[in-house]
Amino acid sequence: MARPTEFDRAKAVEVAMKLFWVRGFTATSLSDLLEVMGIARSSFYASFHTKRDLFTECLELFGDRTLAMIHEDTKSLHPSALPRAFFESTLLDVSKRKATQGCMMVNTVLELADTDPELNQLATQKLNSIERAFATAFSLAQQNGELDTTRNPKELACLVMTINLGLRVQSRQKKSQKEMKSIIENSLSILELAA
Amino acid sequence: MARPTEFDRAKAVEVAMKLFWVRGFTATSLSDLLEVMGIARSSFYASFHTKRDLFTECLELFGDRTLAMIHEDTKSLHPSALPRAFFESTLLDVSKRKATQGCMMVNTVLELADTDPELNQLATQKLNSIERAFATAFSLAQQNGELDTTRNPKELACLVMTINLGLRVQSRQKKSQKEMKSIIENSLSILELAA
DNA sequence: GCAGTTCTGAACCTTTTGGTACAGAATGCT
DNA sequence: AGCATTCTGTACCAAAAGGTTCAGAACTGC
Repeated sequence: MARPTEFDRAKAVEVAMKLFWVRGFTATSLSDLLEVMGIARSSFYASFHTKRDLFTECLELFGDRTLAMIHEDTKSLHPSALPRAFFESTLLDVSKRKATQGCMMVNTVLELADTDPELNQLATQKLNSIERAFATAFSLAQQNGELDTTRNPKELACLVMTINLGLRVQSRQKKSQKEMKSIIENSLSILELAA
Repeated sequence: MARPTEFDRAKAVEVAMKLFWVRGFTATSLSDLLEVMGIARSSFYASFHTKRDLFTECLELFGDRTLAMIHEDTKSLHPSALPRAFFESTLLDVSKRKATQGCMMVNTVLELADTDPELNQLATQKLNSIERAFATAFSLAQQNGELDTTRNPKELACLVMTINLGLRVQSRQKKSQKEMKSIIENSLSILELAA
């Protein structure tokens, strides 16, 4: 029909996500985005409409990808090993750069809590689905007798999430990998999920 | 000698802090500040130099005030009751507005982690002094036999801080006071400091 | 009341922001 | 090859950002 788009849309969203992830929404200017995405201003506008729309897309991508990771782990791991797997794969078994970027949803909640309720809510929803994924896994495990039933699944998932959020904040401070490892170990120990 | 400053400097810093606290650094414009502080542009410049300098001052104030609160509690409370007192007094026994603003240090770390390392470090330092205050209290209590010694004071304080950071993130989401209360209760329970 | 000092308000400046308009180049289909 | 279509780069825009300047008002001490 007509001339096709020259740039790879998926790749462009990918690099945009990385930039939003590390710098946040406001501190990432349109010019910054255009540079890393390697596209012109008008192409950006045609494909992504506004900076905020692109951010939303990136946030969805990040959230869905994280959730998919957990669902994947659910298939192969014992539910009690899920938190450990999640913490280690996102905070330890990654480049130093990635390890200090925190979680894009958490970053968003903290940056935009009172200035953009809509984006805050989107980030919160994504975090809630992650919490639900943990709860579901714990619940099934308790039904199969694979997990002790002293604490109910929802509460347990909520605790895991509280600690997870704490870890994401710490990852954006200058904590070394060694410190992070120790914090994770202690956290799993009080959750009685250290196994 | 000469004409005195018309506005109350302390009061001005106070309202500025409240605004920075809820909106963050970037989202708070100079005009916003001037309006709530009730002063003119040039007076601002004369008294506070730059927006960033004022932010630093507010952050110091917030941090010192939080630390003072904990030191105060240390005098009258059993060390094992410190975390509960801190969580409740800052997250439950306050107006809804204050309860959903999180902690200014945490907000700062998340907003400016990679765009202003200096402010990130300042916020981190303040958080570290709070963690140290907990550690010191726990350590003394263990020496007096008032706290069981299965976990060392520093690790315990670090766990309290991890959960604290998690709670501050949750407070910036739309969690109700009821939810927060439940999360706090469960957190204290796994810390074995529920007493 | 006068002198010296210091604060205040308004006007102004530069830079950067996100977003738009449009001419022309590049493509696919007939 | 020619045509309709759609992408791209340049130039442009208004608004808002943080910061600066300076004339004049207001106060203190004598």
